[in-house]
Amino acid sequence: MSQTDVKRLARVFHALSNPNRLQLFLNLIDESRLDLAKGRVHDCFLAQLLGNLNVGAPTVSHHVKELADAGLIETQRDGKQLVCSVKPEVMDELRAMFATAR
Amino acid sequence: MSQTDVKRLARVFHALSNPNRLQLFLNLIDESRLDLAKGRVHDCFLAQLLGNLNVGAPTVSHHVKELADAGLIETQRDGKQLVCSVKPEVMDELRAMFATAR
DNA sequence: CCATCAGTACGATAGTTATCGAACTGTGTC
DNA sequence: GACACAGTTCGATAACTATCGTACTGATGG
Repeated sequence: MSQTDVKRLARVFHALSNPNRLQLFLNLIDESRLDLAKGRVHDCFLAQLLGNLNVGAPTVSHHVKELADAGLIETQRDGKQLVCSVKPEVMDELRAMFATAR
Repeated sequence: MSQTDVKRLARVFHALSNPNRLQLFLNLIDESRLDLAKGRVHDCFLAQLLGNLNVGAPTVSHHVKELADAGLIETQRDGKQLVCSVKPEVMDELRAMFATAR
């Protein structure tokens, strides 16, 4: 694995290394699954992802950007709201990494 | 997933969030695979794991402890050397997490 | 016993980050 | 236009961390 890849992967893990940010991401995954079960594309805006997290709006905004920068999620505006979705490519990569490891 | 689990998982990801530490871990995984192929238990001491990493011994020692604290690896002394091995349980957990995610 | 070798403990430092409050931007509604 | 709403930007601060040099410990070989 190239050094650049290692650095990129480290950024991904870094994005998941904060409890609140990880919870945010897990919430998004859950929403994603839920929506898939319903057979439609998910649209979860921030207030939804926040859930029972005890942090303010600026912090959430910061965390979302961090996840996006790491390439874990994608965001796009829909009117007033921000729509978040998991990026499948990175998930595949992570799955591969842990699949091959004993 | 319980809040405690989220915090523990975050610690795991934190342990992988530093490029040098991640490289160290990847080296260990590779060694592990190599040794499995040879049909014997692996014994990779620190100097081996270090590889082409450009950090001093104290830093490596610190990183190894960090990985161990996170529950990713196990260490044990063998004479002068420190033997490191990947902990399968955490790997399973991580695999599960990314397997279910779309 | 002495030297050497693998790793550790300690203290310092420079850099990073999580979180906040306050002020701001853009979008929809009346 | 005026207001509310969802999210952002900014600046500050307290906490954390990666890395280093130096000094130490414990095991091995002569």
